[in-house]
Amino acid sequence: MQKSAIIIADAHYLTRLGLRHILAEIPSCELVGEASSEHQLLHKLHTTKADIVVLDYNQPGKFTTDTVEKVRQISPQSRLLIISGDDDKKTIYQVLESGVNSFLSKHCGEKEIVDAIEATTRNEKFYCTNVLNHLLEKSFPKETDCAPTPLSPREIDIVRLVANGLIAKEIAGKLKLSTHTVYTHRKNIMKKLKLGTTSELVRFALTEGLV
Amino acid sequence: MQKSAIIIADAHYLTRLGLRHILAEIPSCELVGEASSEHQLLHKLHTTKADIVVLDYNQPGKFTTDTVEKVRQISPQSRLLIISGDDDKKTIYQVLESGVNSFLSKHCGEKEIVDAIEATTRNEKFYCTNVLNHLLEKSFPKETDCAPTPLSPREIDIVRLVANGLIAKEIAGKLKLSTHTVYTHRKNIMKKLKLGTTSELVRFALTEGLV
DNA sequence: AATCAATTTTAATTAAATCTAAATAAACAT
DNA sequence: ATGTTTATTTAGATTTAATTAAAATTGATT
Repeated sequence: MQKSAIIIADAHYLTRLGLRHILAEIPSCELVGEASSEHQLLHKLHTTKADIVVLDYNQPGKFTTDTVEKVRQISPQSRLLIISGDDDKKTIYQVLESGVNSFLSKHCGEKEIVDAIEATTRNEKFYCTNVLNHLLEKSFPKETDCAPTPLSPREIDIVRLVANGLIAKEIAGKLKLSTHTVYTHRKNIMKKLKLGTTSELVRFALTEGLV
Repeated sequence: MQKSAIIIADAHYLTRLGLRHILAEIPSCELVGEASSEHQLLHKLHTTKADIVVLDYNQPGKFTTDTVEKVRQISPQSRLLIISGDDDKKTIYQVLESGVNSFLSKHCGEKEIVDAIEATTRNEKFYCTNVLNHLLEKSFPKETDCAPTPLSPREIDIVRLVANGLIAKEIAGKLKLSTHTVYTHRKNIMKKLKLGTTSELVRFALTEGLV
């Protein structure tokens, strides 16, 4: 079995040292280079084939947010495993959107790091717990459980149809009601939700996941 | 060190057998029970303390989408590792939103399964590659770069304001235009985008990221 | 039996949207 | 340089949608 060639790109010597020892314990991996700056890394990639680049993210002056893109251009076959010192939302979303294979924060323990490297060698994705928590928060923002919607079932029907682009007359036709009924429902809905316009109603429906 | 007590809840005997053998290889884990239906599982949870429940998801007649909630009520300290046979978007989003610890699909290989179990014992989260791909798609939808919008700058102004809940008269005031001008823009926008109602316009603005 | 919330309707009114038509200015091509 | 297109702006007459206020009906709850 072919070993995976790995390049470590991290601005901190201590971090590189730590990674070096972890990699030494993984039989399927072989460290083929180290770099402490973007310039060094890009140069190394021109001379050495890498299956995985373990990349420090956004060390000012060393690695920037563009490094990911540059690596991809020079060495499209290399998978990227990001280890980020920052674990704020903004950084995490940036990294995730850049489409890297795996993503750890520097707070991860050895087990997660090893798992991440091994998953990446198998061309799988691996995100550490911390990253997953942020990702979930973005995908499934906490609902304000206390009062989901004060709307009645019928009113929810109306909201749905309005948000789907139907006007009152069409809704009346579909639901076999008078258009007046529809308008009354709308009025009550607007009052309950303290909304002023149809647009706000549509936005409510969309953000509330009613459509 | 205390071993993690694990209950396997899966409708398929073969799956349980497979899991049993994987668990036997993990020193930090101890299988303390099996269940092939929700009823059996809930009963088992009343008599046996479980650190982790490995749960098959949505086997009709055996486990339902409510099972997660019921497990949580009976045994709040148990972590949940879902292994789902379905890996369609809808199922995945449902499961993720239910806030489980870890999530595999039945297509995962042994390594991912072992990693997931070990991560879960450490109270970390683990989602398999397949699940991550869907999650990313939801969080960072691909932009349709090809034809961003055929709208003129002024028209985009109008769309924005409409989507923000302003009616034509207010927009006219804000932009120091005649309301007629606003209506004309709206009409042209509707024509360009082939939309029929205000609601559809708002949805366009929201999905296009104009607001 | 009384009350409340949800659902439904009417009639009269008001506000918003549409249609038709057209003027102006800037950008573009022949 | 002139004609053409596109974006922007406006007006008047018309149509349509939305709002308001008042009330009847149903079903559930107390």
